[in-house]
Amino acid sequence: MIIIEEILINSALKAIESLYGEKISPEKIQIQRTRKEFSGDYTLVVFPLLVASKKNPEQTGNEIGEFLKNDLNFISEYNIFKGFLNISFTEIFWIDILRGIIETNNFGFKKQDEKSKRIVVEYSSPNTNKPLHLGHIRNNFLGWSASEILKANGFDVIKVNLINDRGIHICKSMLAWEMFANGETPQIANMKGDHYVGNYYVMFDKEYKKEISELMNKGMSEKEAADNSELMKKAQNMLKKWERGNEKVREVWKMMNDWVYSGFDETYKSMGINFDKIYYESETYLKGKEIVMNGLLTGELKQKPDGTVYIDLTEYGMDEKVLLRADGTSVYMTQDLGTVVDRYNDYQFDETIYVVGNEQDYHFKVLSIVLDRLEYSWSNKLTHLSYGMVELPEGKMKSREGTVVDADDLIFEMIKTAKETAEELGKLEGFSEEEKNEIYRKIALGALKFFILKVDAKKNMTFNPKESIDFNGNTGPFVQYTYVRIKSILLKAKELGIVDYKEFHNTKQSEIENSLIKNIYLFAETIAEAGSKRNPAVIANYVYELAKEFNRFYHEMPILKEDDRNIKNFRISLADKTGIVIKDALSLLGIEVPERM
RNA sequence: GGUCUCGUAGCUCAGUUGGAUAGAGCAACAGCCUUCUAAGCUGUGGGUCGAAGGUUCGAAUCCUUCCGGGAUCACCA
Repeated sequence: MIIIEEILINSALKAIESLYGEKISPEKIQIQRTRKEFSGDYTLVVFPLLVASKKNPEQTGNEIGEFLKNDLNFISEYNIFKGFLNISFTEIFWIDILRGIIETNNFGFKKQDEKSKRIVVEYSSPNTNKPLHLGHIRNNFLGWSASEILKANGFDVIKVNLINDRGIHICKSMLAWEMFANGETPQIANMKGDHYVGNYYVMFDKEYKKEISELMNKGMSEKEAADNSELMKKAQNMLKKWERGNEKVREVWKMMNDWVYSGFDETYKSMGINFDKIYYESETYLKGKEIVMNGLLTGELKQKPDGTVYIDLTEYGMDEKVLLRADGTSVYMTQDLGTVVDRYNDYQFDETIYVVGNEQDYHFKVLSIVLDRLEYSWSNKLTHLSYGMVELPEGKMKSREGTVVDADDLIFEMIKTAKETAEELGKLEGFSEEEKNEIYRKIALGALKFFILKVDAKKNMTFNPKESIDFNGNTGPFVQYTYVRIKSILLKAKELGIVDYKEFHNTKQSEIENSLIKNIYLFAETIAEAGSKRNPAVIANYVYELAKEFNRFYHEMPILKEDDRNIKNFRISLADKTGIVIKDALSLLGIEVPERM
């Protein structure tokens, strides 16, 4: 596949040298796509070149334009407007571009090979004390999509999940269950395991608050009450037992975690998310302790009189960071150290990406520094794909106020809405219930994923669950619908016995057809850009633009009704390829396409 | 308070390494289905790009200050 910008830049460099006898750096040549209001395909900005030409923008543009036109046979004409040299390409050129794309398998995707760099992407990373919510949804969609985009850029990507399955928060759920459940199970309660366990976590919190306020009524301060809470003591005691390997505690722990996992599995499945490898904190935190103890021996880490192990980061403008508590138990950082070392030993990655919210920016900065100080040569291979929070119209989600949007509920609501909309439009008659449900699911998930992913990952975003999500306009279903339209045309073409539509020769296309080819051509650059920025929004915005452009074409141009056989073949091919790119682009977002909707 | 981050139409968001008259969708209004799926297309209205300076041929974009929101600075994860 030829790279248009590269050819133009090279030719422009030649032009400057031959016209003005100056060699300039390629960065001075600015090529961009011509904006819609002007005529042309690509535009050269001439301002930066005036230093070389020592002439006014008009003259310079004209001279360079003339040179380019003579140098490159695919330039049909050019015009200059206020220092912008707009260049148009011949119709044959665009036809050739399209043909090249049609003949390329997996256009836009780079192949993996032995030399591919390996990237381990960690995402999802739930705690096992409560079900997944809207925040996790953004994380999961981002992690999945970023992984797919990196694969498309030729990286060897491994998706991992780190489950935080131990700690005081799990003990709280366990304690509440032991106290109040009377041996009940999710099966008996007829509930998803993660929701079931989450209820006991909430129950603990309620009981704890009750106890605190009772103690405060007896005259204690809030802090005294917290220190004297029997419930909290019990939970802490349970954690200690867990760390010592107490069989009974471990048994309850394993049972409840298994309930949660089966719940998570269901949610992951409905989201269309999976992993190549799952790490459990309970299996890596000891490794972290070991690493910290070694650091103490080499003198990089220090110990306080009370036994606390910490690292002094004041030279980096940060504080001291504790890595082991005085009682020897580990903290979050300890655990992450263990996990990443394990992970490096498992995969020898060239990079590992943490898909984690931006509230942990500081944590990951520290993690890299600690690894560096402990002399891990790969400490600079960690990157943090930091994303913004999802807020509700009323503000932050707060579990205490019950404003958390549950992942399962949300997906269920989306599917319901998709079903209602489809029934209203009445387009799925003749399908079995099973087929219909599959279509509703694809549309619902498509709407949700597109809505979340089209927003720049690093920005905070607002999500309004009440207005649910639109299925019109800049949405997943709009793009899916465009795909379905194309499928419908191809099906009809087949019915009409048109099978050789890939055979077409040069034809005079309209502006809209050329524009569509240009958009398709941009897919390859878009994948590269999304990869280097690690940003699925780039793909989402691209595919929306492509779909919009196709709908304009679809509306303005007859396809199957075109009489001229050659033109008809060309248009069917154009539609076909657009459909393939839409499907591929959506797949990078984790969105499936229905064949009808 | 220190550090980081965001502020673009009524709402939700785009806007490339600084480039042309700042764009979409939703909502509002007006058109388009006996013709390839109207979850579509076309049009109208809607802006002091938070504010003020600066850098330059040129600033939503870079710098400074200020205003406003958020995050973080835990022996929580």
